[in-house]
Amino acid sequence: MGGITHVSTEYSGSGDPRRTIELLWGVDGPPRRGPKPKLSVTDVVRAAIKLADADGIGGVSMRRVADELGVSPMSLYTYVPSRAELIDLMLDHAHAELAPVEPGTHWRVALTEIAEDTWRMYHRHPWMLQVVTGRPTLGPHTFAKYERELAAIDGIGLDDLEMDALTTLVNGVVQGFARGSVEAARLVSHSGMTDDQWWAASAPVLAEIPAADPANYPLAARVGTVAGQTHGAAASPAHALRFSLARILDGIETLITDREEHTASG
Amino acid sequence: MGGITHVSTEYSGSGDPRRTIELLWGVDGPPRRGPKPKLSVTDVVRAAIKLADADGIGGVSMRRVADELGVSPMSLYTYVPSRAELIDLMLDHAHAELAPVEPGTHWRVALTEIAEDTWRMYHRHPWMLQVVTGRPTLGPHTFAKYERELAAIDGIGLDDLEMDALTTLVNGVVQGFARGSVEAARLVSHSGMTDDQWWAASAPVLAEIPAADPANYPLAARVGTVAGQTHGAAASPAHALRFSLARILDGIETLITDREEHTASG
DNA sequence: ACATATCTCCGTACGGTGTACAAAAATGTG
DNA sequence: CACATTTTTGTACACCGTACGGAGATATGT
Repeated sequence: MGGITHVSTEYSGSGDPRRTIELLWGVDGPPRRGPKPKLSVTDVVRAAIKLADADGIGGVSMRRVADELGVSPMSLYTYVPSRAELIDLMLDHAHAELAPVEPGTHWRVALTEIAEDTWRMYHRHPWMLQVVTGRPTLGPHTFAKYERELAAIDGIGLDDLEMDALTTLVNGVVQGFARGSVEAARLVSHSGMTDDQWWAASAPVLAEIPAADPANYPLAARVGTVAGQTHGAAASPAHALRFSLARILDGIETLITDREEHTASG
Repeated sequence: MGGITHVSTEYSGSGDPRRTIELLWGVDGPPRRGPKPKLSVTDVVRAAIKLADADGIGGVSMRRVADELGVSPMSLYTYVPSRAELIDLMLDHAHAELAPVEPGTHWRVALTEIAEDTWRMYHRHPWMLQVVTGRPTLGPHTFAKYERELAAIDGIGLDDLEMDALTTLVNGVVQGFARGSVEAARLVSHSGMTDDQWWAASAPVLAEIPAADPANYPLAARVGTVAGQTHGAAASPAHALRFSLARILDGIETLITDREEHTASG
């Protein structure tokens, strides 16, 4: 409800492509003059991730990261051009945690494994869901992730564009459900109200409002009640993801087999 | 790259369920004493949406909304408990724009229409994609949207839980692709760099980095190039959405028909 | 050895945010 | 007309990202 229910996003400034890419790939132009840096870029990124894991992306302020490292806020800017670039680095860094897939795994299994691995990553680092990347991060681990996803579905009968679309779709779906799951957990800990309690508090209020009569929303009332009860169970979003993924993979299978039949007969 | 590439999210405070629901449904307990309000809640919501349409959710600060209305910032707090609740109200208000579906429409067509209508809504109000709602907004138009989605797939052979899962899936996918589409547009206008230009600036830098050798990411290099060229085309995310939606609906169809065969034979 | 160029680090400052608090002004009721 | 109630507002606080400029450390050129 209201405030605690949502999270809003804010824009961030721009940055130099060259510098960001170099940071992502760890290219340190060897500086000769000047004092030796107390820290490394990785130190900064790790401290930021630690804060983000604990308090969300909003907990990552330059001042707090600096505090964490025992350094003044402004000195961070020698390692990182701005907070925005820092977040890019955090993202790529976190993607390093994703595990490779056993080669030769059937594509359905492989894609499901990847989805669940990603799902777990988002639960370890919920702040990743609070960041919307416009253009892809051109970092090594983000590349590796993409490569793995494509490898999982290579040669199953999709063209390049469809392969890209499928990875986008799966990633989007995982992200969507993970957001739901993570957000639910956050709300519980943040508001001290479980879903049940929240609903118990809201339902009577709603019942007092004539326009909100269930008769006006018959399906929503019926399905929402059933779904609401299930959502209370902790395992629900994971189950919903599995269901959704299974449908998607079925749909892909249909596409592939239809196409095979078509080319066989034509 | 870096900064301009992404958008981060921030948490917001909590709120009283009762008050928020009353605001959503327009229940104004008639106040007797005191000066007459200069504004209505709707005035505030409309002004906020106007700002958000123009400058994103970050453009909606209490000070700016107040300016827009010719009122002092703090006076807004008599209409709305906090910025967080205001955003809830904005969301529900915007959902009022969604059109109903002709009754009797085949479920595939209906769901596709809904998806595209929602897609257009997100393009009119990109800020809606910058807000992550944890628990559902209990407002009239959000209810209506849910009801319409369920009506579209009522009686096609899914149980209540599956119906809920399907609407969640479709909404998630539309949201995901819309985010991509909208974000791409924002980046272009915000950075003055088209995707082509951005890639043209980034590719050479990447080429200088040994570890980023395409040989290390063969599929990513091949598919990414093809996909990148297509993404340049403005219509691409819409096409990707149609592709994805078609796969999902195929998957649902598989589920339904398998089930029919099963019950017919068992 | 020494001057110098270059780098890291940091203190200060600016303009922005949401909103708590309390006073002031306006309106209806007794 | 007094009083209760409500709206409106000004001020203030703690926080944010980061521009700017100075101070100190270090390796290079001579």
